[in-house]
Amino acid sequence: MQYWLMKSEPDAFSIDDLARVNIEPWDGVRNYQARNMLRDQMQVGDQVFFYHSNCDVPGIVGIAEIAKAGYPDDTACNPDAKYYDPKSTSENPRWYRVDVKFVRKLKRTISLNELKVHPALTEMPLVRKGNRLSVTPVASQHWHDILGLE
DNA sequence: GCCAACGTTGGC
DNA sequence: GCCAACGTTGGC
Repeated sequence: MQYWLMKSEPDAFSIDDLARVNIEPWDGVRNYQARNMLRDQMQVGDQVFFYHSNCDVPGIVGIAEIAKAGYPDDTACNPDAKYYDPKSTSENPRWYRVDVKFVRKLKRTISLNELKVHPALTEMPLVRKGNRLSVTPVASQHWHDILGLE
């Protein structure tokens, strides 16, 4: 089993939204590196840190798990969809998504600032400068270190 | 294949 | 709202 971190802007889709719907298709990812992880690596049962970005206190706010492994993101084929991509077709899909299932909220937000100053977490992609990937792998040691902060 | 221009992400 | 850091696009 692997661990991941997925970013979401709480104004668009928050951990409370996930708690309400329980399972959410994680579509709209239009970055090849992230796509490759969605398509090739994520497996049912993998654990996910749910991260709030672009908000007052960016940080990890909850835990989710992969409920369905990578499958084509057909919102790319819909001309009315926000992330429409005319180069993606249902016969030859360019973009993929997974389904994410709510597990629980953390007791408190573990802020980006805390993660940055934690000596054991300096190698985390998330805290490295300029990282913009919306999906990143989390080393199992890091996963447990972070949960220890809760 | 290079690289300037442009768009996006996301912390601050 | 600003801007640094990237990724993508397209002319050449």
